Amino acid sequence: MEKNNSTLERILDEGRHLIQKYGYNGFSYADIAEIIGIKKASIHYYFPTKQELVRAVLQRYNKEFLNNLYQIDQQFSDPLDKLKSFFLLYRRTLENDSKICLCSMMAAEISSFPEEIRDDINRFFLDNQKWIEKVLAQKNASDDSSFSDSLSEQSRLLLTFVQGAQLLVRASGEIDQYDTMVNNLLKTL
Amino acid sequence: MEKNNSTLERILDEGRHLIQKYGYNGFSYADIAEIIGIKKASIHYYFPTKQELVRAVLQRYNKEFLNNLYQIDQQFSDPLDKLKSFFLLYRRTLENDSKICLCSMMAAEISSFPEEIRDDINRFFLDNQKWIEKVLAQKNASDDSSFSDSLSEQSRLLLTFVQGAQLLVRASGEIDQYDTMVNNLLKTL
DNA sequence: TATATTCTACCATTTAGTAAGTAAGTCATC
DNA sequence: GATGACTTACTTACTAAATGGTAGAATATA
Repeated sequence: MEKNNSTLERILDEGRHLIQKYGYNGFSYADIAEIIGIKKASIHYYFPTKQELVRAVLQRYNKEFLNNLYQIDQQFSDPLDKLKSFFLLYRRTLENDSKICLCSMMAAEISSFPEEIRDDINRFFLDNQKWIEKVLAQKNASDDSSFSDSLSEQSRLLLTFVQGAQLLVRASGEIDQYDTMVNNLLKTL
Repeated sequence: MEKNNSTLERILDEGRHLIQKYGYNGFSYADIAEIIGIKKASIHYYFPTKQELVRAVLQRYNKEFLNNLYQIDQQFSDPLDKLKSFFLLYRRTLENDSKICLCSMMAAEISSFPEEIRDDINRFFLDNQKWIEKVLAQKNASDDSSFSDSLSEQSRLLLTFVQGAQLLVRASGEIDQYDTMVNNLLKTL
């Protein structure tokens, strides 16, 4: 998945991992430098300030995530399969050293960021919701079940669920809970 | 609600607010000192280390929250009213300077804490879930609707929802979303 | 007087960030 | 094909401020 080619890409990768694990206020340039074996100043060469770094990390993440959703669309035609893959996407983050979605973490820390970064975070959630909504529309079309809630509201509920599930699983440390909750949620659809 | 009596209580109150807004890694002793108009060293007099402080804040919060749930039980008899008050409890946190639940924030930052603090965080969620489960049991008893999901699983879904909703509302900055989502959720019960 | 509380003054370390230098590569020109 | 100008990618060495934390003096309060 991650090639860790250039120094720049390694900085972005490790920066992302550290934020997902410890948060924006919980990591330093020194942490990244030590992990990838370069000097602090080399990171400043690519990203003069910490906020510039985190913004690059964020935009890269959003792009990659959208690409993942696109891949799911390509791979599956059944809406339910798409939703399952969506939840699996979030599960993989939890599996991997018990991290959480970058934007979940940054949403919690949002008071530490300027408006441009806040906008990027919010856009991530909007894009997620829009994608879910599209899948639900596809599902409703091929289905006989119709919902009273608008698709927009229903997709927001699903997104809300997956965001909250991450926090609970992180608190308990038991990833099996995630599977159980996802299964219970899918039953209600 | 908060009397801000003694110095110790003011330290705990402001510590809590700062964590809810910026996270454990996002505030310092100097911040608290400046806000309540004392010197850093005075905080160390009460709480020698930052982790001791945050642990005291956490345990106080958990106790207060349980007390809030107890108050709800006293005030309402209808299970649905109880649930609405539960969601209102979380809403009040969002209203107040757009903070989130202390344990939501600390769950995100959980990798920064030793096991004893992690346990306290997890216990908060378990207590929440248990309370919801009790309310759902009461609701099912007085109701004709029966659910296929176990009450345990269903209560976890509700808790998951309210945790995720906080993150989304924080990202968008629009608290009305919270009300809409809660209403949509209550419709499904 | 004794005890609890708060302060001044410090410490070592870490923080984000800067300045200046260096080694290696690119590239046009003679 | 060698020379010099410029660029890229990094390092060493530093700074000022902030961090959590401590020792001991000063001040209340009982």
